[in-house]
Amino acid sequence: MIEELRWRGLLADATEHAAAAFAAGQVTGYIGFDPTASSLHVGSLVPIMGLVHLQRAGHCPIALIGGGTGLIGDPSGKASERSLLDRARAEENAAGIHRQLAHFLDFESRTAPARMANNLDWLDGLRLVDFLRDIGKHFSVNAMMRKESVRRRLADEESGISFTEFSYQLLQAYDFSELNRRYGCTLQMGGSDQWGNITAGIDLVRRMGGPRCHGVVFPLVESSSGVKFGKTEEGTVWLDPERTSPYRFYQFWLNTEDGDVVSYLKRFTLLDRDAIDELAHAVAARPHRREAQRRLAAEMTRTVHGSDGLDRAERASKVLFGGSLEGLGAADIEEIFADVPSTVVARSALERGVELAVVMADAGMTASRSEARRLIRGGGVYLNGERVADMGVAVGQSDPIEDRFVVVRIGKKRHLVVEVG
RNA sequence: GGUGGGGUACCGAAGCGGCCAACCGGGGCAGACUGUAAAUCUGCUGGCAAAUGCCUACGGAGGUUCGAAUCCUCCCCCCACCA
Repeated sequence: MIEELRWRGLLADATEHAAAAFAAGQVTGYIGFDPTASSLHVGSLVPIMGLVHLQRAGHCPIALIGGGTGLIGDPSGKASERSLLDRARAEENAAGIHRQLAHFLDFESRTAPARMANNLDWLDGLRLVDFLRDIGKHFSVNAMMRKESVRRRLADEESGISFTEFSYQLLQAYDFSELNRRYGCTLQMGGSDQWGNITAGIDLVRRMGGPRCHGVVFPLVESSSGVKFGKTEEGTVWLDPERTSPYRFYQFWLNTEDGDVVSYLKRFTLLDRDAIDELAHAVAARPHRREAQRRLAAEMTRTVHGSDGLDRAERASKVLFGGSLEGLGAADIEEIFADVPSTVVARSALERGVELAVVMADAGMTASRSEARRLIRGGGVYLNGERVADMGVAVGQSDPIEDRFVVVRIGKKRHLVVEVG
């Protein structure tokens, strides 16, 4: 298990006896997920894969939804106080996250089933006096203040830290002890920024007379050009097809730069060493083919959106990036219609002519008409594959392909399909 | 509590009565080059309209002035030193 994580670049640190524990028998381990949104995004993939590898190694993964702690907010890595989440929202979000995790984890396995837990189950009815007496007494405020995440906030007079956030590490440690009590969980994993919280939990379990527990943390993902992972000009890349279409999702991975693609294959796919070595070789030998990127995009899209989603994403990509739109029929465009950002323009409006910039802005392709016009002036906009020269051009009734669709493109890869309605 | 220095667009940072929608750098987007890559070079980077036009914007609220990001008053928030 540890070795697997290591070669995949998923191991930042582990407690001393973690490796021995994996070797000794089946381990139950957990990772916490924030229910701040109803969907996970690609940034959550590292911890998800952590659970996947755990299960593949024959151990039992628990995905803990922070329904209760989500109501509070973790100060780690946050410069300022978070806004609190309301309860109903947190529940909804937890359900959405569960659905997505089911694509990765086997909740039905007889030998090593995955499990979902929600810390709202034990935090919600918690009585303050009991908590202070049973849990609080095991914590030294001196030690808590020495934690990096807390210290930074204390040193920063400007933002400071509220008591609520300060208490977060107690709650997270308490989660660990509850999971230990309920499910015999002896392992917590997480991003490397969680190290302090994880060790706090290990200490708590021990102080309360529980077994020796372990911690494993993953390195944070950064692309080699230093851009934060998982963001595009369209915003966050979500796992939910309603938020990020399978086509966009596929494109996100396909656009991975050469310098990152091998490490992404290791971290995010289950391809074995040989397969990845081969793809690494392909990147070096014939980079223009982008075999590694294609494979990465295919693997990820299939896992998250199924073979069907992958098929559609690949077809759409082929149509839109197939070169000239010349000879492309309305049938081809119709096929990809649902997966690519699209809009409808009334035929009557088209007869009078509609300014292209207006179509783009109204469809949300650009933030404003001015922005669309700027792009046109700068030569970055294409109508049915032809660069548009004049800022004021209108889309007229002669433009639609086979009288049905107009394809607008910004730059190389941002498309909009306009249907005549 | 006292004294001094600050709060400017996504971020950093100039401007200190009109030439300021605001220098410059970063980020972002687009163009060239490519492989729907990286690096590099170029352009753009408040909104509406495209006309040398209008609106919104320089912590907040007022005021002085033909005219304010720039001056004055009050308020809020930071930072430094002193207590």
